[in-house]
Amino acid sequence: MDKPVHKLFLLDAMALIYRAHFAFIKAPRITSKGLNTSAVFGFTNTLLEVLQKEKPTHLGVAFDTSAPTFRHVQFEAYKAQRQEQPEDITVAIPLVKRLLKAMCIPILELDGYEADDVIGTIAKEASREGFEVFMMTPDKDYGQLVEEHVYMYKPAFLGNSAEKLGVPEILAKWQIKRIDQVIDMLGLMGDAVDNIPGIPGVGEKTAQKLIEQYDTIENLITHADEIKGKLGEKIRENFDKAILSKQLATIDCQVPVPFDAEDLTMCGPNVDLVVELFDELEFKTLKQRVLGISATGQLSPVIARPGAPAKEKKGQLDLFGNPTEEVGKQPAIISEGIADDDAPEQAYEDLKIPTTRRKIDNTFHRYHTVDTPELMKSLAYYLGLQDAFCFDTETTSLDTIDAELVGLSFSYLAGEAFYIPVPADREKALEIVEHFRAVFENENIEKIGQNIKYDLLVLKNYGIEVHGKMSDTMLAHYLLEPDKRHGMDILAASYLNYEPVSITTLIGKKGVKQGTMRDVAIPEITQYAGEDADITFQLNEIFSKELPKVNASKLFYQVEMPLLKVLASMESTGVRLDINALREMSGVLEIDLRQTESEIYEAAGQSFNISSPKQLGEVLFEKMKLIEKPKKTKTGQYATGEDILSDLEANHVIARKILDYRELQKLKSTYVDALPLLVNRGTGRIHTSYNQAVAATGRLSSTNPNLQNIPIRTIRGREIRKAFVPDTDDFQILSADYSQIELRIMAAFSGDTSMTEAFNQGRDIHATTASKVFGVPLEEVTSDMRRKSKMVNFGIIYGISAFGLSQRLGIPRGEASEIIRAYFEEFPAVKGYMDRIVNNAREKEFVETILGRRRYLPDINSRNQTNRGYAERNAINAPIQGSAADMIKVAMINIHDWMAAEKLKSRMILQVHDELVFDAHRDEIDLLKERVDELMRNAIPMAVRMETGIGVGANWLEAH
DNA sequence: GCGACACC
DNA sequence: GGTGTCGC
Repeated sequence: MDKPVHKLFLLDAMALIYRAHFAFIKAPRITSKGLNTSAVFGFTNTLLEVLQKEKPTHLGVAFDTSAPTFRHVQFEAYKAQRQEQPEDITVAIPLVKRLLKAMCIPILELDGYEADDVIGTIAKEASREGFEVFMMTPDKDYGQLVEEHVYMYKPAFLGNSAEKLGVPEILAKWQIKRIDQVIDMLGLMGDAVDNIPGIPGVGEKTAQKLIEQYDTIENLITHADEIKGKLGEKIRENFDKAILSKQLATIDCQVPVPFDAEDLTMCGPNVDLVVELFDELEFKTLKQRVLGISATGQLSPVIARPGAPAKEKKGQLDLFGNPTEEVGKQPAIISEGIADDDAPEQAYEDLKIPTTRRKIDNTFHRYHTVDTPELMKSLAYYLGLQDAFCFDTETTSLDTIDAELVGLSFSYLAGEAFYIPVPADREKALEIVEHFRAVFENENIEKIGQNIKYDLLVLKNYGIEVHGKMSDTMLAHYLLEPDKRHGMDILAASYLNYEPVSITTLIGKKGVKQGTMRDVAIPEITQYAGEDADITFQLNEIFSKELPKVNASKLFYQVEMPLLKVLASMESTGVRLDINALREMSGVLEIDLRQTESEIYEAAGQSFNISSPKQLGEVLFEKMKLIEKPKKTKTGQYATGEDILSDLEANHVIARKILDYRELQKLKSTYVDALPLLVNRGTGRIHTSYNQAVAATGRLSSTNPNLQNIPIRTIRGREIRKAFVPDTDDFQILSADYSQIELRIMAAFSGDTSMTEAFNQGRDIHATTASKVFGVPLEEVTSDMRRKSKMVNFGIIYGISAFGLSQRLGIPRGEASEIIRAYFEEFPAVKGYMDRIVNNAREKEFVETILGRRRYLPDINSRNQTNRGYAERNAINAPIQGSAADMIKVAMINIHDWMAAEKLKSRMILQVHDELVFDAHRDEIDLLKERVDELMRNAIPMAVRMETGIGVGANWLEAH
């Protein structure tokens, strides 16, 4: 029994249109209105002919798109010769598409791919599924795609009848042994039509001889010196052109087009539309013919699906049987005539979670190595045409200051990326980077990246200042899901169902044995780096649509993105550290530490490791039995925290000494000894790294080292700040901090009149609070009352609980409750605000800051009291802490912009949540004081007056 | 991973 | 309430 034969015809629209146009060039068909219809006419004839004669069961017509492709990129060097597309053809294309839509014939096109790529991909897949495939084109390049069940179909032309070419015919035609040699032939001969250069002077005959003898271009090149005479010379001179030509001639059969036989059927022509078009084009005989065809039903039973409903696109499978993810996120793949014009766009969230995770091996991609000056120029040219591109740097180190560039990757189209290897030699590296300077510095091209600040800093070390709008996927996700993690691997998994190549498979596990990116072979690193850029590009497509949905676009593009550049600049500037001062301190601390240590041993009657909480607990509570019922931590150890030891101070001298020991130890190990090691050898300065995407409230954090927790509370601790010094004698340290920023925001949000008044009149807020809470006149407030009120004020911001306050103040729970009760009685608006925001959060399950930065609090409706309480405190604290963060971020951007515009010598060097620190040139100090104060106070207008305190000094301590 | 402690 | 680092 014969299986019914499925005959698939794939038409190369562009080639057929061109051929038709030139066929009639001497006697073009012109309508009465002057429209040249040669191309449409020729195409239509061919189409109808194939429908009638071949009766395909399935068909599709492929078009090129105007989006640039890599082949264009490679082409660029040769493109000069290419002629402009004739206007008649430009006009013909939409008419042909209209015809196809009217006939309900599937149109195949995909941005970034040419018709031959699309046809090649579908042809191979269809043949695997049992189709007989005919690729209808006059273009000889298609020979390379022919295989069992896949044929070239050359349409009838100028008296020649149509030709079907299978494998034997192609081999005979080219006089080659294998089909894959078609591209070697094309690579050698070149192809004038497609602007493939080939080797000059090599035509079909020579190419045949060479391929017969050497089999492939690659092998020919390795034996090029064996070839004598002019030919050998030509080959040796132009081998790169031959390789490039071979690449150019190769049709890509890995296009992300899902093959679905049902997509390649006709849904039934709309005769009215066809007739209307033919009337317009004045195709009289064709009109008769098409009416005849449809009237006799010759057309519809063959390939039509009469009355078949428009197929819904969801749940489509890709070539590998995996659901095509994020329908509507990728470029439209198949526009199936009219039927598909209104295919539903599906939101990401609605998709079922597929069970198989996509990886590089089972996902379409084109990652190219770009390693010649010509290709780099071409790529740069094409990057220059984009509105936006994604880029990523591969380096030898995570530390931006001494990271050496290993490579650059770019992507501006989902699924495609380019990797440029950069050599270790700095001169050569600079030469390569130079190709991309113009696109990086182009103000009008948006730059997309994952943690782009890192890449900006790396490029800065190669003299490139990246300009233009930024879009950082890490920060976008930070605004979308501030509590989640924002690593690329996690984002790829949750938004693209994709698992990127892990870095460990390339350079090994973390540790001394871990290699660097420099050691990875170029093909592997191309895949890895290309994937990074590609995935980031795709994530950005999703996030840029998600951000407006949560009203975060403004915050993203006007705060976080500009801030990223400010932070990059601060990090790269760094802070000067007085290492000698720290060395001296280290010596003193060491002596005191040894002294304290021996005193502790003496008091304890034994020596032990004081730094081990476990040993310390055993000594204090088992041997010395300082407390009857010692507290334990959740892991069962004795608790020896500061609060507990403080309580013991009265009992035994050892407690005080242990606290002293701890302080000295902390200062020495965390600051005095650690900081000098982090001074960069090159700059002689210390370069912290600001993380813009960790604190769920919107604050920054600082690492390597953390310069946001340099001691200030104790006398000995704050000495460390003396080591933070200005650049030269011409500079001083200037520090500007917001006074009570969070309490002021609380006052503004709650609208509490007495609190607002206190601020607006410049009164001592803690003393004022004390006078109200304890019911005494302001002048009778004691220092203890003020201290307690200060704690209450802090507690309010943190979403107070009586328990928390009693802990902080070291007072009984009852007393704490009483203070809170009194507080809320005096500041009823504050209580009202707290209740309001919690209720609001219960309903929406998120809270937001003044700039709309959200924090999601699903636990606010939890039945678990602990979790719910935590969420409630967050509901109160996050908008306040976060709004303060918003405010200083805006201030930083404005200050940075102003300083740049004024071309000041001074630099902003540190941010510590409510404080900005500057390395201030002496000539600019007065100006800075005035403008920084103004820009900080007015960053975001509020109902409550903002105030700053500004100080200047020879070091950070003196500046306070 | 935890406890302790530095900062806002 | 939010962080990061140290030493065990």
